[in-house]
Amino acid sequence: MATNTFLGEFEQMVLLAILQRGENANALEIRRELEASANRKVTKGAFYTTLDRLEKKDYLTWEARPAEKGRGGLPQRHFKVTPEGIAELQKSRDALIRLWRGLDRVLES
Amino acid sequence: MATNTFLGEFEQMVLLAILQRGENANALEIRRELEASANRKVTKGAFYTTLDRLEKKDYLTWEARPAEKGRGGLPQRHFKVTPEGIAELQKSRDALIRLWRGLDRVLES
DNA sequence: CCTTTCGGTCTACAATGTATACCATCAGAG
DNA sequence: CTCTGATGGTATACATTGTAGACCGAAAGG
Repeated sequence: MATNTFLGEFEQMVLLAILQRGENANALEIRRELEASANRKVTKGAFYTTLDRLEKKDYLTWEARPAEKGRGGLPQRHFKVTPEGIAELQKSRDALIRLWRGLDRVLES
Repeated sequence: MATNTFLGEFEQMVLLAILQRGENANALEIRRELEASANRKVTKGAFYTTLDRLEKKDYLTWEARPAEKGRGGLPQRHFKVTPEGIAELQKSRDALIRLWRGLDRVLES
């Protein structure tokens, strides 16, 4: 795989949303986080496709959790970002922080 | 064309690099900024293609400047981010800042 | 001349982003 | 029991972005 691969912007947001939800990172919560923080409508297709691709690149993993909730008896997927995923997030973040430097006047408000 | 369009991650970096270079935002300088800040190799094809697309979306404009430099007598393109471009950058930045919130321990190192 | 550098264009293809149509399971209404 | 509405997913297809590489002309420098 290309050593020089970068996270797409949506991929990045999905990973961050998973981190934000931590122990509660199931599909529903992650979507809510995205819609709230990124102010962005997320369809199921877009969402699960991206999740699958991130898994294939080893940036996330998941495990099935028996639904403790009275609601549906269905197990839920609980997502986690891998160390590789974290490393990618750091790379993107570092680059952006450097590029934003000094532009506060322009980019704020 | 989606009404809900977002800046790609490379597009975003190109716009930021233009802002960083300000009055010196010609092709060479912008590429240097990208390679330095994003630590990323940028081929001409990738670079100009992205520039063209950003122009088509009205996120940047440019004007030809007679080369005042003794170097080549060639005019240079001087790039500028439009207000629309700035607005997009702000949107992305706001979303990321919200998504990074509280994750410093994880994302710093 | 010849070579290198700057500054670009064109073409093609890979990777990401996104919507829509389906599907199965379970809970509750009737 | 049957119908219906979540919940949670999958499959498919297509649009948008990301990226490389070949090719081009002008001019500087040896």
